[in-house]
Amino acid sequence: MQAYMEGGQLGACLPNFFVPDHYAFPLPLPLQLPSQPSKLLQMPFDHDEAESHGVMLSSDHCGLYPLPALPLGSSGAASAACDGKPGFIPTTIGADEVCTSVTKVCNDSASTWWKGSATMMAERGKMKVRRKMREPRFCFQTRSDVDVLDDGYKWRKYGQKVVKNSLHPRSYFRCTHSNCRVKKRVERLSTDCRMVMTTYEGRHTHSPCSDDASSGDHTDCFSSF
DNA sequence: CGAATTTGACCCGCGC
DNA sequence: GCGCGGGTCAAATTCG
Repeated sequence: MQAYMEGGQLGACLPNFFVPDHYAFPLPLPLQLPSQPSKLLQMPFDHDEAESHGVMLSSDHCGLYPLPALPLGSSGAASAACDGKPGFIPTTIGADEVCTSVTKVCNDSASTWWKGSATMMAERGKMKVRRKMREPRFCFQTRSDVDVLDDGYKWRKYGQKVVKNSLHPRSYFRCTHSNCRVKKRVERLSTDCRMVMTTYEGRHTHSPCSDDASSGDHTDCFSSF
């Protein structure tokens, strides 16, 4: 059920990285970790699967761990995933927290979210209109000294909020590219301030080259995300 | 001076 | 129905 990656970019960097078969490839989104330049995070991201699955990766000194795909809105599956893969849980985070996070990712896909800002501006002061959330999203955690990982895209921070049961504020970012509504949330784990949880939502409609020419080597991978 | 960030307020969903 | 919590807006502020 799991494929062990060997060779290639990821295999070379993360020899202990296991990926479920259906996440296998393409692996479109490598993330460069500023604090760990020798490591690359690959984002398993199948477009069909993404519509109904949350993906969670964890990276610490022990390696990078992807969470098996979970059925939409299935908290039970999330729990099962945690129960079934005790090894997945990093020592720096509690099992309950991980399961909660994954479940939320899945459930959010079935909830709603705000329309674009233009529409919202027009609707503001009256009744706001929402549409079904269908943006694919996934989250991963990594050990990093910096909150914002350099993934090749340019982000603008649009909010920050202290969330309950967390010692650290959660930051909200939006891709600065026009017509690209990808968002990401970044927060440090209260259980380990060195661990950063990053959640991406949506797909980029452009390549990172348009924002940052220095990451052009990953154009094809990024544009497929 | 324009772009980016900060931050308080607002809105909605959800649980009780 | 009410309160809480998460997500977003937008004015104010800071930065380059």
